[in-house]
Amino acid sequence: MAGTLEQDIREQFRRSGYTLTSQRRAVLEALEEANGHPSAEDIYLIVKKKNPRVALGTVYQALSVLEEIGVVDSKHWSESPTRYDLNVQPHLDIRCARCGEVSEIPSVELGELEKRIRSNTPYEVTRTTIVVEGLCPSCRAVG
Amino acid sequence: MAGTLEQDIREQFRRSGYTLTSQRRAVLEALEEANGHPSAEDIYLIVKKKNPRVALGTVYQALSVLEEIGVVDSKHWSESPTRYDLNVQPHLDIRCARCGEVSEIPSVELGELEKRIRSNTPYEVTRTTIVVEGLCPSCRAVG
DNA sequence: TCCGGAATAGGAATGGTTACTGATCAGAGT
DNA sequence: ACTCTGATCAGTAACCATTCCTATTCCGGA
Repeated sequence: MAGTLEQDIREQFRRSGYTLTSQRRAVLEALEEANGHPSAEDIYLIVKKKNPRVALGTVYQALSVLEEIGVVDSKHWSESPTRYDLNVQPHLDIRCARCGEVSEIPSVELGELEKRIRSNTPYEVTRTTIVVEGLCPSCRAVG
Repeated sequence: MAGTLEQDIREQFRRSGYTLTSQRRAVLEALEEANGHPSAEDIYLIVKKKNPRVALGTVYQALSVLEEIGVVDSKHWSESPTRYDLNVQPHLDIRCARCGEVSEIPSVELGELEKRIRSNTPYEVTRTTIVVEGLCPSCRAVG
């Protein structure tokens, strides 16, 4: 199972010219292990458990390479660090303004929007990110 | 003209319990003067021209109050400071990844999207921000 | 095996934003 | 107008996510 993923990713690395080092592999594994939407720091802490010598900077660099070759996606909410995600398909994520938990919003079609944006601006659109904030059910219950 | 605006804003302040101080008024005037999407620093520099004693922290605090009472809106693109806007209606802004210029994208209907989001998440949605990046016409010509 | 460029560890630096503190201000009530 | 009290402010230090820097290590190809 992970083998299939590995094949694809190896291929992406080969095509891009970047090398698939042990640190970069470890970052990918950490992204799988931290099911959810970890920050660079979260990933760093997970990677550190197996390799205590990794540097936080290396995690950032690895993430930026992984994002560049299209293997991971990132989203940034203000007031909290950037979150990373193995799901690179366009999709919506919502972050709880109280506890910080991020989760996915399913079933919202976005293709239309991107198209409408492109036809209403003279800019060459390179990226559209939708950042949703709210209160998760349990925080809503509290208060 | 500015008078009418003033009335509305005075009203918003009265209702909220915050006081309309000279610094907060100056921040509003700076937002008008900096036609576009200034950062806190941009606003600070404009305000400073008339009142050299203002502190940057005061500008941040004023902006957060103005945003809270619904008089200004803010958007955050990663890799650049938060931009502020007197246009508080939901709308799209695009930022040039090369020169940083921000401009508005007109004629894209968003009401539908917000509705679809609300009906697909158990969260109580408080904010939906769409952040678009691209290359502006002149930067596109250069590169 | 050896070489050269890419990647890494470790730590310092950066930049936007917030926090802190004593001084100042606004405006409700006299 | 005067006073009082809490809100606001100036100035500055602190914070934190992220990037930058440099010497060392690693990796893949000749």
